[in-house]
Amino acid sequence: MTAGETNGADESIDAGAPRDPEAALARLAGRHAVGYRSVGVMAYDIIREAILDGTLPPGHKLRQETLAELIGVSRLPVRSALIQLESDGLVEFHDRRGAVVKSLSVEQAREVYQLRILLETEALRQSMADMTDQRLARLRELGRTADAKQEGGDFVDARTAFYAELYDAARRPIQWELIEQLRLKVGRYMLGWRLVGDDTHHHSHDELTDAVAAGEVEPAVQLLQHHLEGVRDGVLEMLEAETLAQATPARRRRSRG
Amino acid sequence: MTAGETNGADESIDAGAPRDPEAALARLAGRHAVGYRSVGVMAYDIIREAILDGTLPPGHKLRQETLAELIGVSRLPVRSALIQLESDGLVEFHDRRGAVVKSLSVEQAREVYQLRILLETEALRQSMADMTDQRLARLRELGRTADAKQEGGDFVDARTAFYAELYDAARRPIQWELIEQLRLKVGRYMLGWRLVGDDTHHHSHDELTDAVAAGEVEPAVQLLQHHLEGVRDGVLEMLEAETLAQATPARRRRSRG
DNA sequence: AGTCTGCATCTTGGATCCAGAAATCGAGTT
DNA sequence: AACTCGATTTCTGGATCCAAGATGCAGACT
Repeated sequence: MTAGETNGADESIDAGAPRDPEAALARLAGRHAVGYRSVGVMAYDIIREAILDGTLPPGHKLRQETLAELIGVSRLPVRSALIQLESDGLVEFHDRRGAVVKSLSVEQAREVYQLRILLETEALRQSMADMTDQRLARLRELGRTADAKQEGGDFVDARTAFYAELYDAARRPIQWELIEQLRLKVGRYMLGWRLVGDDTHHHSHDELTDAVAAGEVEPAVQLLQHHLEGVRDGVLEMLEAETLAQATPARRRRSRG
Repeated sequence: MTAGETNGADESIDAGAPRDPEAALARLAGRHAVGYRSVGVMAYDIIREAILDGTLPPGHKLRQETLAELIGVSRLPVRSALIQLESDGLVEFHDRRGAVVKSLSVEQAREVYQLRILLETEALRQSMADMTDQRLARLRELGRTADAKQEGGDFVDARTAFYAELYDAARRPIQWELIEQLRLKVGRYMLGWRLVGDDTHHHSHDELTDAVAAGEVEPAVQLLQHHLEGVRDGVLEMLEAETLAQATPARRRRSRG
């Protein structure tokens, strides 16, 4: 139990990241410190959350030993976690050169939203065919929560819960799994989405719930589709800006200069 | 080479396996012996192929050490492979009790085909919008190959190549990835599919190519959908029979007559 | 005689250690 | 002074070793 401060945290690593990933990740690791059956899944959760909330930005090199030290485990569970994350499409292994946080191209993002629209509108149609008052009530509650949280770390979680209920995830586990995969790929880029989005979407969940409650399938589907397209446009905009920023040669720190 | 057959707890407990998984897997391992950059991906490929071709039937317990010995590596790459296969949905980890080959329930199979129809008909529509003569020619060739091979190990591979070309996988990598995931889940159950299927499907690929060549979108989509539904019915039938067969074997508890 | 509990054994999960490869840094040469 | 080649260093990937938990059997108790 070597919980606590890591002595090697102040080593001079070339800080190409905007913030300090090390400290933020150590904080994350602290939050996840206890209550896990195996440290492998703990490492998975920590790294995954770090990627999703932007602590580990796309392109960031994931050194196994650093991660292991920060989390407080050996390199082995970190490797397991990275393998899982590779299957999730969040990290990318370069043959013998380690893993990096996968970036999303504009084309990929566009394809993701195209697929999300296809899968989620279908899920909504199917779900509305079996709507119950109970689920509707839960949906109303979750939608209100999702609308309320327009930022913050659990912002994505609230929306996930809403859509899980909306699509009746329990009854279509595989479909929901696919949707989750897709949401995972773009979730990171929705963190600052509010900055470029306008107020149009602020009550979208509640509106959607209204349409669902009214049993109007096609209007609800249209609402959902337009919502997704709006988010897509915001994400694409941000992604293009980010791509341009990445293409711009960053300040190159020479150790001598 | 202590195979560990001393105790009564050896692999003969579940005698439900049709052939001897050990020998077949060893053969597979031999075929994959050389030409891999890392033994981890080799282990992954071997185990994956063994699951897909039925060598390791659903429900089979995957003991890490046995697999490691058969493949000829340590347990570590086997673990990596199993983790990846878990993400692929082919194996299932039971907390501290190891991994087993995941079985597919009838409901899951039904859902898979529902999703495949959704995703693949959409892929076909999109693909036909950008059809070229070159791809059409390749498609014709691949379809003929797929129709020719109605059995054997590369039976699935031939079909995969055909559909990859049909759906223009290169232009929609994520969509194709999802389709591949779904095909993976049911691929195992199509091995003996010809036994229950009739001759209706024998030229389906060529027919489909005809419709695609003619540029008739909706007829082609209908053809594809009906084909998938036909395969689905066959798989469901087989799955139900298998489920019954699995429920039947008398788990002989010590009950005195 | 049946059942419950405790012990032995087996198997997974994790940590430490070792080898191979790649990147980097430096020195030598042109 | 710049380019190239080589050696060092670092990092990944793999193997062996160790601990923890679960399973199964056997013995004792009711």
